[in-house]
Amino acid sequence: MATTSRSDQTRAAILRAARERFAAHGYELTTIRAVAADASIDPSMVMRYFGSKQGLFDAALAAAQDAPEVDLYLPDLTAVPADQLAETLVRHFVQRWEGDPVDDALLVLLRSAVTNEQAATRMREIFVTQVFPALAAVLGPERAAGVAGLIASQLLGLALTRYLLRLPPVTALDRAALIAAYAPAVAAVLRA
Amino acid sequence: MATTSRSDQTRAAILRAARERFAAHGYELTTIRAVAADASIDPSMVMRYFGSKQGLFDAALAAAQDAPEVDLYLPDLTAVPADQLAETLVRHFVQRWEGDPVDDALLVLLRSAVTNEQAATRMREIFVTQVFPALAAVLGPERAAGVAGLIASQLLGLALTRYLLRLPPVTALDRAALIAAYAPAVAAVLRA
DNA sequence: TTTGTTGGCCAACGTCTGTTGACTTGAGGA
DNA sequence: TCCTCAAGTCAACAGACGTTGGCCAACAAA
Repeated sequence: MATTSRSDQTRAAILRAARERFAAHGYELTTIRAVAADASIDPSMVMRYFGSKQGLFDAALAAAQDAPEVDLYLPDLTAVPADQLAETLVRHFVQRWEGDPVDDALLVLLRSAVTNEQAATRMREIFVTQVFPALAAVLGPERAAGVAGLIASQLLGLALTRYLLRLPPVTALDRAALIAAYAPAVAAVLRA
Repeated sequence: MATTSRSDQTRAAILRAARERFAAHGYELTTIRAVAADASIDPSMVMRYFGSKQGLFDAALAAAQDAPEVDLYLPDLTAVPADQLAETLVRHFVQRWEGDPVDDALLVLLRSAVTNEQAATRMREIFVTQVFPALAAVLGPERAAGVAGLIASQLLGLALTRYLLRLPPVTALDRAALIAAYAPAVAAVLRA
């Protein structure tokens, strides 16, 4: 536990501003100048701390991932009864997006992955190293292989329409209704 | 049917180049200079023809929508038996993305809507004026109101993971397998 | 008190962006 | 044949971008 030196504080301020900007506008529309202004610092300091814009983006993503890795994107599913698997998945996913504090790592990543190939690559990595293994642990690797991608499609589709595009009929549902309505669809894929 | 004058030809060349660029890279990363180069024309001509970059984007979207409006985003569903509704929806959607010629209007729109608020607004308009009515015609307005948003989540999630993020397990499925695996999930939402 | 290091600011670079206006070309009607 | 007007080129603008390097102030070690 190092004492938070002065540089650590501004470093953290830059990171916080960067996460907000990247989450709200994506990689390309986020400028180092704007991040620096949010952090009340000179743009050149951002370069000193993070090397480049891409370095800042990487750091902003990594900063949200310093929690224990296990239940990062999916919780431990082996303890969940099979008939509650789908609902658990949807609930966990929605809580990640709407929890307190809201975890903006996925928002950062998704908003940028659509137009930035590096971010898309990182998203694929997360799928392979985290989402797929969690499902494989409970479904077995061969069933998970056929199913995990379609689960991801459904959950990311939810995120896309509810948090990025903000389609009115999707944002209108409260959390409980959303989970109740969407879980059967996820369950249908799990049965395949 | 006016004779295709010289200006119509270059106008069409610009539009074609613009659609490809917008579809591949989204609004912000597409530059007028690059579009002009693809069309072998001076950048200033793009401005003469379309007024501004936003005007070019609007025209690129509208150009893909001059087909008869009825089955633009969804076909006529009233003739489809209830038990084939889900599969029809998924098949139609996948064919729109992978047909010959591939219809890049949705790709243009989706890639940009994630970071560009004007594109997102247009996407919401399309949902309200085209996707929702098609479902309401067969489900009735009150059931469609609760269901259409979740259908959109599922189908757009498919497009997101298969065509934009290119998640390997989703791109690996061939068209028939994809439709067969995903239709039950859509059916589950329709039953709600 | 001097010295070295750290955190920070300022000014500028080269490049790219959307956009504008003036100039040139070429074909078709009078 | 000349004239006109549309189609197209060229050069430049003002601003924003990522990035760089030099300079300054404060503070701790010597």
